[in-house]
Amino acid sequence: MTEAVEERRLFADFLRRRGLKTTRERTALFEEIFATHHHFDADDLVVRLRGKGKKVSRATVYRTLDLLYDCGLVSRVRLNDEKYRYERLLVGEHHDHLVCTSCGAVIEFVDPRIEELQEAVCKRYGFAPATHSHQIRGVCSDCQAREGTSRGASPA
Amino acid sequence: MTEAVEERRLFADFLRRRGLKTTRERTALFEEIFATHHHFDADDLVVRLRGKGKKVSRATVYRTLDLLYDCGLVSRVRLNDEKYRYERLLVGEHHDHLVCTSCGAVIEFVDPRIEELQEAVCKRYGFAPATHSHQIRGVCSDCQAREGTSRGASPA
DNA sequence: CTGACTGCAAAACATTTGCAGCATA
DNA sequence: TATGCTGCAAATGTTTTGCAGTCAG
Repeated sequence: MTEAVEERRLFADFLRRRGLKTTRERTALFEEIFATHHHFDADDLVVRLRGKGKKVSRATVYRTLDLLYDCGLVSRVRLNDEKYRYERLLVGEHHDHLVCTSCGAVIEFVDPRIEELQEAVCKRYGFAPATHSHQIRGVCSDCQAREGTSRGASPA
Repeated sequence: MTEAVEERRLFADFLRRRGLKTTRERTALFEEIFATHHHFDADDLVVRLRGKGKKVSRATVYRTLDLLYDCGLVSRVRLNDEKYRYERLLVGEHHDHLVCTSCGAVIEFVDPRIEELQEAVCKRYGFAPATHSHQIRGVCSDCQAREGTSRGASPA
């Protein structure tokens, strides 16, 4: 088993809350997904599990990925090609920032899709990424309200 | 006609360089695409052109979009759903940076998909973006080569 | 004239869905 | 024991491709 304790509980709670069942297949898929950091597609899971003697149908894989996606445990992206790419999402992962130039407020945001596209950019240039910083400056919703709806800030 | 003068020339040159022909269909598609800023899918183009009495088959639309994509005049993205979304790309649009921590080299990159996702993030928070800065730090391909293939930099 | 282009219809592919039997709570 | 679940195979929807006729250079 992996050490993704918090995530496992999150999934269990999610299922319970929705009146869904914790089946052998769902558990196997969860464990397989949280066993690595890498991106994968639906078929990868079928193959990986089959390799371990656990049989799961493609249909179930898709259905389970939908659940994990719904409860925020995996990201689902169309990289730029044919099929969906998935990635497990740990609770409390890295985030970027929205910075308000008016009141200085900082809003944290995460967008796994942006992260992925960054990786794609790096790949395109043969660049080995170590860290990144990504800030968007503008006016937060509170300040917009305070200042009336005037001052239409236009995107960069 | 649009005022996308430079882009039109770019496309013409691209075709010439590849020994391809400037056909009625390709011209019509180019003009239609550069007539607006909006995203569209392959079918939108078929419909829009048909509405103007110009008939183009879906196959030709896909084939032409591939050409425009190859010469950098349109971006092609799977937003996060079913089909490809396209967007015209003007020459000289904004870019972000890859910064090499080893030799200090700066590589400019543009990724309209990242820009889009940024806007989506802002919308999500009711944030009015003005500017952004986005830098990825790591090791450029030259330095990687210079240092041997060791030092596996792991993404942030 | 020639080689590239187009439209059509069929093919290819990933994902979704209906259904009958199975397993979890 | 009752629902929800699974696997299968068929369906769906987008993009691609083979082919025969057409057109740009």
